[in-house]
Parts: sequence; C-alpha cells; structure tokens
Amino acid sequence: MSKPTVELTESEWSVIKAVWETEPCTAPVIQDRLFKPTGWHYSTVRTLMDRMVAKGVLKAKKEGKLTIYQSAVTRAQAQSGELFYALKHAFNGALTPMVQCLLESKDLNTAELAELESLIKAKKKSAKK
Amino acid sequence: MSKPTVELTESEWSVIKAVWETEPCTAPVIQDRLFKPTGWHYSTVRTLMDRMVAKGVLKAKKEGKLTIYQSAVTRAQAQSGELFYALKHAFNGALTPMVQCLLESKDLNTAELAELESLIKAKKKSAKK
DNA sequence: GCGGATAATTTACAAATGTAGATTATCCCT
DNA sequence: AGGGATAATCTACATTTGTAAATTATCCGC
Repeated sequence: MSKPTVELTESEWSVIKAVWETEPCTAPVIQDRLFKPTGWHYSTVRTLMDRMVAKGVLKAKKEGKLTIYQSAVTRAQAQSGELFYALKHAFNGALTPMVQCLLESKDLNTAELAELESLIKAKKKSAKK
Repeated sequence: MSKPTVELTESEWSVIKAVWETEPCTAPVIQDRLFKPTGWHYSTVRTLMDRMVAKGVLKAKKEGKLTIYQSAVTRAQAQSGELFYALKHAFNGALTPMVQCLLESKDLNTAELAELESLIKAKKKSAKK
C-alpha cells in the first residue's frame, strides 16, 4: 500500500517524461521522441525501458507483436521521490534551509516571490481548519 | 571561476557530511564516525574519499605518513547542486511546482508555514530596490 | 510466398558505484 | 632492534548505469 520511494536516474527521467506525455505507447515511439534531444538508438531506449519495468516504474504488456508501455508511477510520485531525496540527503530533512537555499540561489523577481507567498497563504488557509 | 555543479551519491553525502564536521581530518577518523551508522570498513571509506578527491569534492594533502582531507566544496554548494538537480529533472526548472510539491507532501503546521512566509517576505524586501 | 520495414530479442561492453580483503609501510614503545 | 598498532596502498569483484550492435521475428503489400 505504501509507495516505495521512487528514485530515477537522469536517463530514466528523460524516458519517463516522454512516456507520461504519450502513454500508452511503444518503445519506438519513445525512441523517436527522445532521438532529437539525446541521440539514443532504439536498443538503448528499449534497454532503459525494460530496466524500468523491472524496477517497477513502468509497466509493459504485450499486444500482438507490440509491447505497450505505461507509467507505473505518477509524475507527482516521481517528483516527490526526487525532492525528498534532496531534502533528506542535502538538508537532513529540514525544510526551511531548503527553501532558503532555493530563495538564495535562484534570482527571483517580485512577481515570483508573490506567487510563492500566495501558495503558502493558501496552504495556511487549508491547514487551519 | 564557475563552480561546476556538484553531484554526490548517497555514500558520498555521508562522507562529506562527516568531513564538514571534522575537517581537517584523516580517513580513519571519518571511518570511525561512519562506522556506527554505516558499518563501513576502513578501505571502503578510504576508497570513497580518494574517489571524491579525484572528483574534486575533497582535497587531500600528505602530512608525514598521514593523509589529511578537507572538503573542496562547501555545504551550500553541495546543497544547491542537489536541489537544482531535482529542480531541473523533476520539475523542468519550474520553481512554483516544486514548492507546491513540498507544501503538499509534507504535513506542515501553521508555525512552519509562517516561517516560510517570513522567509519570502524577507527576500522580497531585499529584492525590491 | 517473398522482400522490405518495423519491432523485438540477445548479447556486449565500458564506466561508475558500493564494498572490502590482503599486503605493506610506518611509528612508537620496550 | 623487534613487535604491535595504525595507516596506507593495492587489488578485486559484484552491481548498476549508459550505450548499442547484431541477430531474429513479424507483418504488410505485391
């Protein structure tokens, strides 16, 4: 029932993003989408995808001669996985320093800051019930 | 002059955290600190540290028979590296969704939210002008 | 039914990562 | 000077990741 934390490599991120955009889909389709940015050949993409199936981040089913792939984790799950990995390792789980790091490193304009502020306001509202 | 983005593996995070806390220090000292949580033996830690020197995240100098290590990247640099890795891969560089993910996944209390809010306020102040 | 197109399968191989045993050098003490 | 303690060096090996060529199967149209 618990979703075991998702951790993806850089290559796997490329693949799963393409899958989310086109699923259900076949490996050739994904290869096609990724060829431009990565230059990967079919067997490369296919290997990645099959390994991802083994890891449980993609699902595959055979349909006639074709293998149809779908994601087995949502974008939100994968995002959380990545974020919490960073939070845990780099910030020892402490949220505030992480946000501080974000604010300091990125050069945010006033509008962006306002947006973040309103996100928090909204959250406060829903939290205090 | 530009700091090439720092990327650390999980094991390397363990090592560099210990180094930050004790530097300058020797490998045996680090091994000692890490033995409890990880069970790693001397040669394991030593290998990691030497590979980290090769990568440029630690520095080593010979002092008599001893090898003295120090970090070559600051905690803040490493934190940024990790955070931006996540931001880039999981969120395509978009800050707002990342913060949203943070707010949604962690169950923050009102005080924490207030703290984040004040971080942003402070930033706004320094940004404008 | 055959040939080209498309997809799948098999196999491979180098680099990076995680882990550590075995051997050797060094230093200090008696 | 010899022996134990400590540190260093060397070597090793399994797993994971990145990348793909070569071979084989399948299907569609002629």
